[in-house]
This record gives sequence, structure tokens and C-alpha cells, in this order.
Amino acid sequence: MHSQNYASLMLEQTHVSTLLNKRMDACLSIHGLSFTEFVIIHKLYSAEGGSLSRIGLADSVGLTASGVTRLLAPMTKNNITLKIDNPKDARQSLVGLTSAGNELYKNALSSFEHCCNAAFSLLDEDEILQLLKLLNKIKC
Amino acid sequence: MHSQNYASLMLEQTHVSTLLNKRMDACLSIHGLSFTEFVIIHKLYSAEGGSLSRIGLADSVGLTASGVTRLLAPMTKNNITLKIDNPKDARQSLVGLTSAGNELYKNALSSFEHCCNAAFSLLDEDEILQLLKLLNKIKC
DNA sequence: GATCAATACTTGATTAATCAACAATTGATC
DNA sequence: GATCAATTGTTGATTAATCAAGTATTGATC
Repeated sequence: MHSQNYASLMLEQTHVSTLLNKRMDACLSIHGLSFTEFVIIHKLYSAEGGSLSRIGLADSVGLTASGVTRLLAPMTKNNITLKIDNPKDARQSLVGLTSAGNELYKNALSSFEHCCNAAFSLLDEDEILQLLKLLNKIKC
Repeated sequence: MHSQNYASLMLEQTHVSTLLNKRMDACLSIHGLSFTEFVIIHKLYSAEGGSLSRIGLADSVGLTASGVTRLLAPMTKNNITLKIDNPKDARQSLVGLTSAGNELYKNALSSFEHCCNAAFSLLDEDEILQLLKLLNKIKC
């Protein structure tokens, strides 16, 4: 009976998400980062101990292991991320930020926050919290 | 001061969106459609007069003209969409659904609605409306 | 201690989308 | 009516991601 609403919600959601993604890509491009790359370094920066396994990273970002491998290759070459072998398990290697990566993150974060502020400027603080709560509820 | 909230909202939003997209793709795959293709035929079905220009379609879906060309090529070959020359403007051609496309849409819509219901099942009707309102506000 | 399933990746092939450059057509201006 | 900018596409080259298959390593079982 309310299928209509659920469906339009989904369509609306994708539309908004597409727009937001483009805005974020545009805003982060001055740092030479795509939005996905920013999310990667954000997760690394915020991680307990400053590093994550590639699988852990993939899960937390919503990519496949393969996607992570491909994204990290150029970032590691550019000295933003680094690979740390795990002595207890030779299969696994941890990924962390270099100090250049840390710097980059802090600069990019500032742009990112400005961009988010602009993107959500029409929502007041109450609405932001509402939206956060609703999004979290969907994930469960 | 509230930058933090805006930024986490953005990150949360992407995460949810990624998850939802995958669910939709999975649910529509039994009809041989990707979520994007479904959105295309949805827009065509809902369009005034049952047809749209390629540019109009691109805008409404959030793709580029090029993306639309590439998506429609196989769909037209598979007799789902069709191309209607515009006698008043030879640059433009309109895109519409074939009757097979109409059938496909109706079937796929049913799956789509089920999938949306499931995806948003943890939200009550009030929350759905709230969320719709908030998303619309972001787009402005 | 050998075997075997499971885990953590990496790599080749493919797909979906982009952008930049192009072609065709239109409509406004001189 | 010629010219020229703007509009509507299409196409070749590239990018970001996927999946399926392969490799290396681990840990459990016999």
C-alpha cells in the first residue's frame, strides 16, 4: 500500500547521492583526490592504531578487495599510503598513512567539511541529526 | 563548529547509498536489468507522452549524454526501448518504451517495490516522509 | 606431520561511466 | 540568404570498479 513511497524514496535517494558525489569529487580535486580516495584516507586516519587490513578497509568503504588493491597502488606509489607487513600473518598486510598522507588528509578534510557545509546548508542542525538517525536506521 | 556533523552525514550517506544500490542491482537482476536501466525505463514510463529526448533523459537520471547513448544501445537492440525521430528537429530523437519494454517495466517495478519495502522496512511511514522531505531539501 | 578448507590478497578480463573531440542541425544576427 | 554560436547527439580513449580465477599462507583435522 505504501510501496509507492518506498520506491520514490529510493529514487530520490539515488538522485541526491549522485549529485552529492559529484560535488565532493569536484571539491576534493584540488587536492588531487577523488571522493573515494578521501574516504580511504579518512578511514585510515580514524582507524585504531592508524592502520587497517585491506579487507577491513574494503568492508568499511564498501569496495571489494580488488578495488582496494587498485586504489591503493597509485596512492602508495605517491607516498600517501604505505604497506606494513604483518609478522603474525604473511597473507595479511596492513595499510597506513605516511606523514605526507596525514598532512594531505588534514588539508583535504578542511575542504571536505566546507563542501559538506555548503551541500547541507539548507538543513538546520536538528534536521542533520534527524537525517543521520534515519540513515543509521536503514543500515541495520 | 558543526562541520563534524555535516561531514559524518556525508560519509554516512555514501555508505547507505552504496549498500542500497547493490541491493537494487541484485533484486533487479532477475529481470536482466541493472538499477540504472530500471531508472531509465521508469523515467520513460512516467514521462509525459511516454518519451523523452536523450538529453532530457540524461538530466533526469543524472548521467551524461554519452552515458545514455551507451546504455540505450543494447536496450534498443533488445527491443525494450525505441528511437523516434523528431520531424521538427533532426538533431533530436526521442526515446520511448516498446510494448515489451512496458511489460518489462511493470514486472520489474513489482520486484523493485518489494525490494524497497524490505530495504526500508525498519522505517515507519512517518520516517519515510521525513526522509523524503529532507532529501528534497538537499536538492534545492 | 600431511591434507584440506578458508582467508587475504593480486591479476586479467570485462563493464559502466566519463571526458574531449567531432558531426549534424538549428536559430539568431548581419 | 550567409555566418556563427548553441544544441543534440555519437565515438574513441580512458578511468573506476567488478568478477572470476589464481597464489600464498594459515589453521584445523586426520
